[in-house]
Amino acid sequence: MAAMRPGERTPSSGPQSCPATAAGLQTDTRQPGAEIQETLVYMQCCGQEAPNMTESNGHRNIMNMNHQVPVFVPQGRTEGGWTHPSAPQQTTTPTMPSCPVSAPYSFRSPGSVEMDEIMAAMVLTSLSCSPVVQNPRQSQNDPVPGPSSGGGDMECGGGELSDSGSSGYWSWDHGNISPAPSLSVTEMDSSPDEGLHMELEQGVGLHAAKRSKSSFRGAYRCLWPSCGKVLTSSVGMKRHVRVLHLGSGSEQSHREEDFYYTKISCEAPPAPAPTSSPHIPWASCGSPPGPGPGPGLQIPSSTSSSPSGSGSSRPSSAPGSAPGQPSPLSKSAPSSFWQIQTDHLYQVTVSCRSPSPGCWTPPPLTVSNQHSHHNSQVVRGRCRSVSVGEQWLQQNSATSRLTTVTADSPSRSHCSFRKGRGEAKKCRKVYGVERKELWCTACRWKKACQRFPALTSA
DNA sequence: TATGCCGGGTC
DNA sequence: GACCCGGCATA
Repeated sequence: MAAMRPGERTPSSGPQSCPATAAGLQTDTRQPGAEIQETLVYMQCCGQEAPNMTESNGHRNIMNMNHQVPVFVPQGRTEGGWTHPSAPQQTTTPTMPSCPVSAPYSFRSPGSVEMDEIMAAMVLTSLSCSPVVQNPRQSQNDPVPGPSSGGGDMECGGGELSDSGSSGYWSWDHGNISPAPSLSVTEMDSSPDEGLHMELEQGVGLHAAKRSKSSFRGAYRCLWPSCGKVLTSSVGMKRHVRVLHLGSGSEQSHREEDFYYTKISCEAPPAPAPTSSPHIPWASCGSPPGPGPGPGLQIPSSTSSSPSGSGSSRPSSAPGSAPGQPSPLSKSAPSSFWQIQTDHLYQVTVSCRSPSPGCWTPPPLTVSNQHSHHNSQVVRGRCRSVSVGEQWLQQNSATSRLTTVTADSPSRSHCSFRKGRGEAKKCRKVYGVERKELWCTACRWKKACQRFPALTSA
């Protein structure tokens, strides 16, 4: 694959399908002499760009990249995702042009080809600053694979420069991930400066790319045995690992950092994670993006350090590596907090009302409503644009259901947790149509019944 | 077909 | 935000 040429890109077959690669290739009409270098470049571009472009589905790409195995990611999920069309755009970004930049080196004598390669690698590395690139390290478990071996330099060398990229621009991220804010504030400090470097190097184009990335949120989690620190900046994380765990030192350690932290990302709404995790609905989150996932997902995270939950579930990566999983971020506690709140809320609601439906009165509801509403916003993330009232209503019913449902597909279905009829006593059923005035407001409005939340007997 | 409730509209 | 309802999914 290394030898792949511009024209060679096969549409469907993944390996080479890296759009970025294609783009980069276009520009190449260089002398044969520089072939080696070019090859290198192509690979690089492929690895780097692809992920960038696919921020949303990045997890997969990243993972793959890690092993340097070009993988074709089915574009099934397009949430925030990219579609072919987008690919072209990317190509236009300065990033690609950068490839050619390395060209000059290629003119060197054959004898210095190696040098060229290295330089090219470095250049690429610097260009690859995108956080996504970092991801590769996710497979900390098997560091051996591609990265270090093939062009070890690239991987790490860029480390310092590159990763920071993400750091500086996360503000919005935090916004989405409510729990995170405090997360890496400290770390953030360090990253920004480096982020600047990146910018300079990458140029506006990348900038744009980043923007597009905006849909991607992630964080870096220290995998060191008892650490588990989470930072939004890879640079910060590296530093953290290097200083606290590896002991600031040789280059060796410099490289190893990568293996001691993993990137955890919370997909924004799209929260794909089609692969391994059923959460990210929201992702998101999303998200909290972790939102959707609420209960189910959070459990693992809530215990934070106990990787058991997410970690175990994760295929290759380390504990909590779960890409796109909100939990990591939420580790800080919020997640659990939500969980509790939600449950609590639910319980309260139930306990207060179910006992005497007849006595129940709307007013109380309103009170709890507000609370629940609050929760709902946080937990559920954004499934759809919902009126406040709806949100909490959904929350009430949804939360309970969520526990069993465990967040399904991020797709639309994710938002609609309909429980089968008869799972709960709905006002209509209890009071009958004739006594509609006894119905809870939600029922009257044809909303999810709040008085008899679906307790899914199952 | 009845029911539950989502999604969206109106006030 | 409260209220209402069309329309879909499900039993």
